[in-house]
Amino acid sequence: MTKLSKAYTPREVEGPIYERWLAADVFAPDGAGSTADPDLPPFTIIQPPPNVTGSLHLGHAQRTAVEDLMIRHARMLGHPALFLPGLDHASIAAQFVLDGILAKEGESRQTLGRERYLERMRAFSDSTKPIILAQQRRVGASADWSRLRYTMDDVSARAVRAAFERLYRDGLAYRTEALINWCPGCRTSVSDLEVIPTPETGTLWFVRYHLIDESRSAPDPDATITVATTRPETILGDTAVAVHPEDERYRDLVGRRVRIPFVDRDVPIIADEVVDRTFGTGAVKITPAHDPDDYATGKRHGLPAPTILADDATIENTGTEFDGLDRYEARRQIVAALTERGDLASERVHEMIVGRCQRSNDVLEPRLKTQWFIRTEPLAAQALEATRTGRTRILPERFEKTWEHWLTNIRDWNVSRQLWWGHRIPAWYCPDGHVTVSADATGPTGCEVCGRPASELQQDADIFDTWFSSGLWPFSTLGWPDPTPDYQRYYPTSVMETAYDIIFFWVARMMMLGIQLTGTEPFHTVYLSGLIRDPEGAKMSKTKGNVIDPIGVIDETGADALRFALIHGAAPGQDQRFGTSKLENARNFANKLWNATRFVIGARPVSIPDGAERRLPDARHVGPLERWLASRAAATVAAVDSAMTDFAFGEVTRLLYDAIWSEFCDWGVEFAKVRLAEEAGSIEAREATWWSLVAALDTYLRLLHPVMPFVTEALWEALPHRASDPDLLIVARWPGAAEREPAIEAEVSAVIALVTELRNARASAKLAAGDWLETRVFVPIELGPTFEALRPAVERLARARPLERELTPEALHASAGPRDLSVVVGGTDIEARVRPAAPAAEAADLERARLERELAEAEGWLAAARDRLANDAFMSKAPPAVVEGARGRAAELADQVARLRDRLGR
RNA sequence: GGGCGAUUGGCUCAGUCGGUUAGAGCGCGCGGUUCACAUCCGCGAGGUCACUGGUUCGAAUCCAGUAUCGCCCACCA
Repeated sequence: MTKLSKAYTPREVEGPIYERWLAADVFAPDGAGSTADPDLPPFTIIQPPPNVTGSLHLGHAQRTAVEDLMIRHARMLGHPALFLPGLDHASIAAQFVLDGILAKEGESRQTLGRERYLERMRAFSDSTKPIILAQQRRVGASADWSRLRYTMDDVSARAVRAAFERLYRDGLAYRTEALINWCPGCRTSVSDLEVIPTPETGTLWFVRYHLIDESRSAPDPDATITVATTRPETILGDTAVAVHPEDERYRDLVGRRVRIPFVDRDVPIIADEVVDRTFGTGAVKITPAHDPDDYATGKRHGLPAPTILADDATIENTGTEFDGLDRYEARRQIVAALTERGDLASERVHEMIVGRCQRSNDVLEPRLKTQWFIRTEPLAAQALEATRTGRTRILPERFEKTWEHWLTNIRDWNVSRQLWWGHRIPAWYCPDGHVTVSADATGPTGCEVCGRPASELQQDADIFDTWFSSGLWPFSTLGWPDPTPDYQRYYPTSVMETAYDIIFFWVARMMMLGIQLTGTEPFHTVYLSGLIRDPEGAKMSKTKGNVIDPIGVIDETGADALRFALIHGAAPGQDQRFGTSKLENARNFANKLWNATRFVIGARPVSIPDGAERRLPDARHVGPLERWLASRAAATVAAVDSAMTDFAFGEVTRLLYDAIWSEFCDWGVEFAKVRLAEEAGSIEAREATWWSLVAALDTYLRLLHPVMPFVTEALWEALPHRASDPDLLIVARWPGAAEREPAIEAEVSAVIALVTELRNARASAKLAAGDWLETRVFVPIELGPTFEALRPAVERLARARPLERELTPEALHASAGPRDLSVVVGGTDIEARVRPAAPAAEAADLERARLERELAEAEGWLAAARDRLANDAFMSKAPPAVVEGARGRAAELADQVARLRDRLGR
């Protein structure tokens, strides 16, 4: 037993405790300090790796708290619990951040070149990694740091190469030219998921294209067809004009040709079903290289697809004066030029949706590129099967619909990125264009098609989408593709906890790749967290300036309070507003727990030596209070177990908050104070009371440990332990189920209600707080022993002394004076008399008014209860238990009404 | 255009396999310096559970529709 400081100061508590956990080596399931039962199945959580470039925000803190909660719970249950931490290199996000830093120094990706840029990135990420890891420790993550992984480490690199090679061999990775989303700012392609559809007000321009007079092979100055476009610059890439096959207006024009302005290209008018006759003029220009619809149309009609936009979104390859201009400048000039020519028929404001880059917010351009794709359909089918059969469960369940929809309509995944920071695609091309994919770290020995030596092969310059390596995370971290001991023991993992906003980016890809590559679902349960929002409900973001730094919060109120607050409001898939009041409440709770424990420790009877081994309360000396404490603790264990099973972590905190504060502290400790007083009872009885408090507190500390690990560890250390207990709570055992005593719980509840009613009466009668009441009470015989045992506590808590007991209700009534206060409790009948010195008359009037209100209320309920019992339909159709309950309720109300009437002299 | 979620006292949220009188924290009012805690203790006020209709003996809870707010998905120039 150690001494606790008077004031609760989380800062002084938390740091040293984390160090002790580390020193004791308790985080690793196979660590020196582990108490795991090797025969139990392992419980594994692979942490969603935070990006190296960002610092921890509240969302991370919440997720870490939830993951750590599950891990600590599993660990206390004796499972070998692996919480594997990691970091993500975050390819595009990291480059975006670094590019910003470089820009301030007047440098850029281009000026540095690939090698120096990557060096710079490594140095940068090396500087941020320790910060992020330290932040996680501050939150209290009991992660196995010896197994720390990084999506850019060698283990991950190996898995990436192996995964890609297998997918390639299985025909699930292929290289092709296709229309992709190009970000001119990031200078790379991005996947469909990274396109943010953004509503914008633009312009719809109507442009006249001149029909070709085939007799002269020249455009007809008077015969035109008008097309509508929002991107006039793409005119330079047009290779057709399309109309609907059944559009009467244009029927005669199909098959004729028009001249594309500026490039002076003569292109056909084609008929195609994609055209919406009602939009614009019903005629649409076709730019196959820069629009998805047009690309498909071009394919169907065998149209050429000239690319007219360079990587930086300037115009190129058109042979016009616009080459070299930025896309928007070109647009402006083209509109001007068309106006000048008289070919701009009209223009109008147009509401539209443009795709912007998730990272840079640039407007994306569809472009043709040769890229690697993952064939997703077969993979998605397997992922769907896993959730449909329940082998993997998604929480909350409603996300399964979203999941179904997305995976059913999935398109192939473009994994090539024209970036530098990431895993280079392990594909080599020989001068003849043959492709060789190799998982070998040193590359292939030669072209696998024609045998040319490695020296003549050129590796693909692109890297993988960062989510490709993330998609391998649950098994790459464990050593896959090798059958390592960790992989064999801890895979598949137990729970994947992450925020719902990356269900497609990440969860779906882990499922698809995991099942394909390892033959099994990578996790049994997907727990989707909600987002943390600011007090107004807005998403936290740096630009809005409403971001809360979790470390600042921890400095201020402690990691325990932060964790409690975050978990308290956590329901799967449900966003949570977060402000200071929740935090303060959590901090107050920690403080309450601290002080309650201090009280218990300080209340140790002198007959028990300091440092005594923990004993069970002596059964011969336990009374109702002691049995109540044990029973309520048992009830809480059961309720918490049930909530844990349901992943209802917010419910766990609510249960413990109520049990500890509203029951244990408010009543248990208060009753115990009296029982522990020197003058009350025997030494043995006092000891039994104290050991009961210790036992209940011990249970609560264990139950609360996964939520508030630091303070519970510190407090638990200060309590007496059993010889079989380990030194640290983190590796102590979760409380087992214990027997409850419903009768005792009910009896003590009645006594508690009695105290409450007495306080009630004195408050509404405006008695001075310090005044003692002379009180008489009738207590039913069966409640007698419990009442007698707690009588001194009742006297103290209600300031009612002497508290005299009458043997019958009649005697009680007979002894009451006309101006006495009266209290009516469910199963007891109590009267109280104010000491003569108090302003009895006024108090009695106030009290009488209170009783009148109470009577009116009770009569109302009674009438309702009787109506129900008089209802034949209810009596015949409601289940017997409900009818029985209603009967009991009515009887109780009738009794209460009778007693109230009696007291009011009616 | 499709899908999903939210709507409960001033604020933030619990609570739904339908079942006694819908709970908590914050805030608010009144009262408290008894040796765990003023980061506290006691007492209290405050809710037609968004609206309409339905199912049922019984609806915050189930069904249908409406409204407001929010999110996700979606190739229309």
